[in-house]
Amino acid sequence: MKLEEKNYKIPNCNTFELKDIFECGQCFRWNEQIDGSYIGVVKNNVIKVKKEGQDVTFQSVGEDNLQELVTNYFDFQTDYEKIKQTLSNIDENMKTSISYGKGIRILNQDLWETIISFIISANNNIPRIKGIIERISKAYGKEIVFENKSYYTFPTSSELSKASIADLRSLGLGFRDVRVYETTKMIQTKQVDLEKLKQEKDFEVVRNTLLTLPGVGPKVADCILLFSSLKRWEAFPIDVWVRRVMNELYIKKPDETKVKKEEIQKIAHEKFGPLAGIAQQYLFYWKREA
DNA sequence: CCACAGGACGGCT
DNA sequence: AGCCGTCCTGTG
Repeated sequence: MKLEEKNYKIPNCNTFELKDIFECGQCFRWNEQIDGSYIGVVKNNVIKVKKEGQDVTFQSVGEDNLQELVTNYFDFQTDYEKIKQTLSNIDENMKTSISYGKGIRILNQDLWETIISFIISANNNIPRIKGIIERISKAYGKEIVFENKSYYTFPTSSELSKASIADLRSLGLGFRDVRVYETTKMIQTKQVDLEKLKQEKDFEVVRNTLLTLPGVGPKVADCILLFSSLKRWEAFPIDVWVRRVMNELYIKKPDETKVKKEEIQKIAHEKFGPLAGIAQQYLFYWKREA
């Protein structure tokens, strides 16, 4: 099947910087091109994003209507100027971090893909995580050709369930092979039903359900809540970097003090309320890049 | 050779 | 309930 190429353009796009969006640690399938644009795979589409002046252009091949896809995935229904305004008023740290990552947007990524991606992220670094996800997609996803190059969709749970533990190990997952294997089974058999989970309103119920999946601990669960279409901005993932930032800026104690996660969570919610997760992203990106 | 990288898990106190 | 060693792999 030959897929038609599509185009879409958004003019005067102020809160949208490619680097801020794609390098802030929320996604793994976007790669910078020589011309500064980024190419990524979203659902069954390959998308190329470019920013020229204040205009953002999208090109794609794939199943979906590009405008609808982009609007949802890049969260254009959300007013980030307003969010930045609200957070900037909290304190100087937020003001500084926001001016640093002014083009960040929290993506609405596919829930299933986000679960597997962040299980793989455990005790791992970004280049290797990206490589593993790339190899999984190539082995079990579907090919899409874009500008004479092959790209691969992230496999569905049904597609990935064809992989044995040994298959996963050979793709470089290391000790995460069993975790991905078992979580895939649980989701594919609807022991954990992701469609039902999306309907669930109660934050703790959703979080506790995610925590039943092998390989999903507190940090991974919060990443899934924040970076997937679950879209829970109150989730506040705490990794070593966020711990460092919070210790330095708000707790004002040396890092080796080992303040409890629950304590950090509490402080975050007192400070940032329901926007804690977004605040975390600005702080994290600022301190990690700087 | 060892430390470390954006954690989770199981066994031990 | 909390602490701590271990888990695969690549890089410095």
